[in-house]
Amino acid sequence: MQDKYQPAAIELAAQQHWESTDAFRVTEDAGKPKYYCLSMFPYPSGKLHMGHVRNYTIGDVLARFHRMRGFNVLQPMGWDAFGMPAENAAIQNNVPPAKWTYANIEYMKAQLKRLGFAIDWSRELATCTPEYYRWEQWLFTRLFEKGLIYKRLGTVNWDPVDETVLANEQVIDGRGWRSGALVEKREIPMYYMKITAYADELLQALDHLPGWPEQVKLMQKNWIGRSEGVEVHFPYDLSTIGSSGVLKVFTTRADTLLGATYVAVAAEHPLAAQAAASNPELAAFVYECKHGGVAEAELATMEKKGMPTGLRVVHPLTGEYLAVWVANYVLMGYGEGAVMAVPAHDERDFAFALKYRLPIKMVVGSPRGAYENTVAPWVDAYAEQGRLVNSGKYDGLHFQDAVDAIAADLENKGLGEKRVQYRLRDWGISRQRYWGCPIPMIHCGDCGDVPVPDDQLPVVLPENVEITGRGSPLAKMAAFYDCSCPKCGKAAKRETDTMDTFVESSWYFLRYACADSAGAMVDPRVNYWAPVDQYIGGIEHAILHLLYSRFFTRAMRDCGLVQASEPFTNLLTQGMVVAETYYRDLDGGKKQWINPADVSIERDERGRIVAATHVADGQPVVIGGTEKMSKSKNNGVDPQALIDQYGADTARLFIIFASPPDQQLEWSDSGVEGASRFLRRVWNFGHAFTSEVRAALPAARTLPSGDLPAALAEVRREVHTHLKQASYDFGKHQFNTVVSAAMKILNALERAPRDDASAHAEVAEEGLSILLRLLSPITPHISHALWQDCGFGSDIVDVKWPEPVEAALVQDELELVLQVNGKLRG
RNA sequence: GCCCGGGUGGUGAAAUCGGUAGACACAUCGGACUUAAAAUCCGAAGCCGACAGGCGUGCGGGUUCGAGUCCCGCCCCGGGCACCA
Repeated sequence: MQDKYQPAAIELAAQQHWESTDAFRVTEDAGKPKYYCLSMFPYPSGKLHMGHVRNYTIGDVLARFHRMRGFNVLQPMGWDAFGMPAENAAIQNNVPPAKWTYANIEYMKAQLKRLGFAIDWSRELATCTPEYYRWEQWLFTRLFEKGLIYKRLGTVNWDPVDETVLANEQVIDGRGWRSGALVEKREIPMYYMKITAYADELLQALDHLPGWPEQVKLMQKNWIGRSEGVEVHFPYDLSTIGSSGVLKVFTTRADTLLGATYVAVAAEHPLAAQAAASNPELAAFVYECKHGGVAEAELATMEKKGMPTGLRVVHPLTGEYLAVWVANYVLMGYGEGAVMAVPAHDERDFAFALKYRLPIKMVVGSPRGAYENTVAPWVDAYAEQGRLVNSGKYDGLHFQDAVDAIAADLENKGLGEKRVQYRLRDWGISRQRYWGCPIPMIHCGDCGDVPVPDDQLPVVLPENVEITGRGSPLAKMAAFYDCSCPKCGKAAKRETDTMDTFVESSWYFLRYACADSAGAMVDPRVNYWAPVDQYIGGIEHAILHLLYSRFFTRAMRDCGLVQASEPFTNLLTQGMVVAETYYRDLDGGKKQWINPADVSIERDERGRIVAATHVADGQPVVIGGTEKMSKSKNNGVDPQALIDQYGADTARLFIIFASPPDQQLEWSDSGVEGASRFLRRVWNFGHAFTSEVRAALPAARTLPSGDLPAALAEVRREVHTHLKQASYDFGKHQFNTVVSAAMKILNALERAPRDDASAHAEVAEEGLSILLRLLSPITPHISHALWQDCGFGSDIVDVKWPEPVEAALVQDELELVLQVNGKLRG
């Protein structure tokens, strides 16, 4: 055994041991409870970042902990390998996306192995391989045939200079990131997944997910956004519109219908187009509305503008004429692309009516009589529910009665009905990009859109292409798109769009159960492992990825592929990793961001930071505040340097100790030093035990009932109290306080009096055994090495989790506190 | 703009059901050991104040014998907003 703690050597030895015993390979075992522990798979961006290390450390701690509790644990790993960064790298470095991606996978896999994660690598998958995406294409054709995938127009960001579609991320202040051109909205045909068909089920099932954070369930609930309301039909005014028809709007406030003074439609609405045809000024406004991106945050924060169309519709109850306006805040993609405006009781309509001097008619009296007329400035009370006024026969009715009465009258007239509406929209999956899964469709002049038959799958993505950043390369490759129609055999054109990369990540967790299955998307093994027992990943995925996965699991269930409806039983959303930023001001208002590794800190006598200087030139830099680690702020700390210098166990320990898993983690060099020091102390204690203490162990053990000297009994009591706390905290996923408990145990053991050598040896042996087991999910290498060296066993991975013994011996501090509290209350 | 979180010493944090705020660490200061340094060990410390004492969980109110914890109103920071992954 080494005298000094040398992590590199013991970590390599432990990893080789686990590799040679195939320790983490699992098969279906009906004799044990299964525990499927999954961390969100990484995008192979180049090298691991601190967020990955944190994510997979948390997952590994849970996986190893449950293995010690007797579970059959599956922890797989794979690669979310399609996406835009590969194309950007291709443009910048002239490397094909496939080559770049596979090189990154190779490098990052080695990094993961170096961290000692208990992963079953036999199940590894990469979404960019035909073996994976052929099943995605196969499912696509099934869902298309079931009507769960359909085609319609969708709105995208169009860069008119590069003549390419931009992601929202690529639109900066309304301009294309490369060309700088003003971005326009453009409508193109796209495929959509009918997630709204599952809206109600996805919403209801949230109530049966006790293992999910309330916060995430609430976000999903609001995202799905079920609202009960009334669809109101405003008949067209023949004299201005020139044809018969109705303008449909949806409202949750049908009680205010008598207060509607105008209607507003989106710029893309057919009525707007009709009016613009004979009105150049309006046409210019409609064109102006096309400028800018499609992101909701952009639309919601822009200045509200509108213009009258000169068209009118008829109020369905009063018969009055209402003007039709075009407004930039009405979204074509939500509801009917038209709203009724009730300025007296809606804040946005109120502002709009004041700006354009439109009539305001109050129809709800305050239940408290707080206001008589709606006058500027807006107060929130205007939108409160109350009794109707100025509404003829409906006067005096309260909200629900008014809605019921008005809906009934509309229905009698055939001009509306009660309806449920969701905020959730169908999922547009078409991308005009190269590095993604090809959509398996063929367009035939005679037969229309025809799915690629099973025997022609997969539609393989060609890997030898030139990426220019202008349009999709597939659309320029005749060899790819020229094909014949599977139905009639005539010349046809293959779809050149690829799928949203969220599609791949919506089912990878099911494929892990049977990653070697060559004949089917999933096989019956999936029903042993699914659902995932514990899913761990960033809070930034709280809505989209998790909702799409919940939808996909149900769609696959309804295709008879899997029994589970919910993919993830328990969810742990980890916080971000943040670090201090430093910069210098450059000419022209720009900032030069300086990596924390290149900055030296000055402190005052209390330890407060007073100044920072650049290591290279000793000149001062500005302290910019704590932000998420990112390339743009150059505040990322490379985990590789940390592993090289301190070893995997220290990296894992620091990350687990610095913050509870669901909160943000602040990077700190000195915190790493502290973690490293603690492991050295653990090593030294284990070393002293093997070389000196063990010799004093009595032949016949007296623990647990033996009468120890009082001070040693106290040490033992402390160890078990902290162990109890640690076990409790494990259940709550408060791993940072588990580490605190381990530190307290070591403190107690180090201070144990040694005057009674054999009694001390017994307490030390028990304490060390507990400490190593308690730490082994977090720092498996050092625990494994000491476990062997101290003669406890040959491998720690299957050793049982320690249980605190002799309840009577362990004075429960909580009980004590409650007793004291009781006295105070009494 | 909308939805969801968070805010406790110089720093990361702890406080389990409303009951001793700051456990455990980092940083700092002091000491031991050392020719010296590193490493290690011991000790001090929320803030203001010489002391007495006072003030302290983002700010302002409230409930309670008692509030970091519950309620109301603000401020600031972060995540998401459907084509970043």
